[in-house]
Amino acid sequence: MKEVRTRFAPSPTGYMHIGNLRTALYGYLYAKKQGGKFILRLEDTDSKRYVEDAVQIIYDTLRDAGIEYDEGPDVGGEYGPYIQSQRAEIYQAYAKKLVELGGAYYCFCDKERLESLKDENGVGRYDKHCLHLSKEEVEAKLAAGVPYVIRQNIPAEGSGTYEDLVYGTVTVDYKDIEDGVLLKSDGLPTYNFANVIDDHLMGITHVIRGSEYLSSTPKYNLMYDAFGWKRPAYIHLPPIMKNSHEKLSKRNGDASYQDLVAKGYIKQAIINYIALLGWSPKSNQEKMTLDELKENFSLSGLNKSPSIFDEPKLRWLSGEYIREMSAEEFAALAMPFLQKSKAYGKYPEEKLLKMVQPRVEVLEEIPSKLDFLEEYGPFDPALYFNKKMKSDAEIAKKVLPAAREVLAGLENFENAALYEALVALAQREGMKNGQVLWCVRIALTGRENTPGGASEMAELLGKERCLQRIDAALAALNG
RNA sequence: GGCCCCGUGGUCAAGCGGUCAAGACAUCGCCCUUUCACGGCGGUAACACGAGUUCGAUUCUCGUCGGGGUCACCA
Repeated sequence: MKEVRTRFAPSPTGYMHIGNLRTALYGYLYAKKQGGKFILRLEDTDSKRYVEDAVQIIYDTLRDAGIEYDEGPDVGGEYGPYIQSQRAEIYQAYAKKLVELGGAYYCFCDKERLESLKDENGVGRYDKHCLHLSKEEVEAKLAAGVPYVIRQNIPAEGSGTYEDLVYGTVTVDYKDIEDGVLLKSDGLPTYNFANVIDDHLMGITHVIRGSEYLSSTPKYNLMYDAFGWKRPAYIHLPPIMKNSHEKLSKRNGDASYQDLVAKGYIKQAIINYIALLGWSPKSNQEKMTLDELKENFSLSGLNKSPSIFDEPKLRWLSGEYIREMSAEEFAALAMPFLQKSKAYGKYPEEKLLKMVQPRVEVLEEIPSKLDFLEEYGPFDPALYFNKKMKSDAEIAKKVLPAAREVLAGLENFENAALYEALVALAQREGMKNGQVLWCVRIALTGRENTPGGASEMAELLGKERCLQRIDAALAALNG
């Protein structure tokens, strides 16, 4: 059997959208699963839409996400060039050949005539006017330098059918397809033409793309047939939606891959999550590395209905990845975010990191989880109240002075020692552990919730700050 | 509007004629616990609707409704 070759063919018009990335991912996964090749090709035939950094963003995103292409503009390959704007002569030659084969024809109609074909709603189809030009007339106009395009000659009757690997049999009547432009007057091909020529020339066996091409695929097949080429297998993918009726798009300000990374979602989690949008593994295991995805990917798991991008689930997955990281891995990723916290530089880094690792799902949450350390100030004494701990402000008044004494006399200011000392205090006073622990933690932080208990907070703050804060808390209570 | 496609809980998503209709996220409750988080356990929650076909339909067919896509010298 022939080697599987898939391709990702983005148009460099801006950022990498989640949907595009998923298309690339599936193409990559499928090729790798089959032991084949994955190719990157740039479809930049629309000079008007070209965006400067877009090409670099495509390279960077793919690389960053771990999606490696075997052939492409910046890595080479034997089917290059992989940038369509550099293949103009190729398309022109094939366009002429298609004209000879009867699959296309020259069209000299000007904009006005084309406009006149449309009704008041701007809807109207080309009427094959130039198809009926004689060979001599065409030669004459060509020789006279009349601007032209080459149009595909769609049969007036009949229909085209193909088997999509996810959608099944798709049929479209030829009468519903227009004689589209294949070669523009600027000499560059339209997508409709370039993708067919390139996919064939580059040996693409499986075309994986968005479902927006579902109903235009029959016209591509017409070209494959006219040239006598083997049609590729088609795998159309349902869109990723923002909600039930809007597609996810950068234009609407929806998150792109780089936006998500910037927020601190773990890359593997993003890839893992988007793999799950529209595809489901045979097993119930959802958390998978890229390698595991490669191993488990199969077309039969592809879904044909649109899926909505659900950030909460991405968050969860991201959190799963964070929790399983080593302290070193986490530190490397978390540092830029930690530096944005008010607590940065004022407390031991490792302690801060250790405290936060099991409590964040997205790295950008780090500052807000730690800032409170530097925001200590007057607080509502009602915080001392906790039903389950059987604690309140009155208890605090009794606990705090004693706790201060204990802390002040403590040599070893480490979590375990602190905990032991505080619990011993509770015993001595005939109180519940929680009464002491709760009051101390509140006095130390002024917060109902903190990323650690009383002893952990005390260790982090250090003896000096602990004593200061307890004094302040006591003063407020008695004042 | 024509044509193409889609329709299982709030979301993702198994299912492929006979199931008490999986699982995950979210949500709610309980447990664990020095608060929170983590972790453990459990609950609420779905086959869009209507006709067929069939002994039997979430699964097959048709229609309705709903949604998406496409009708460019954009991809």
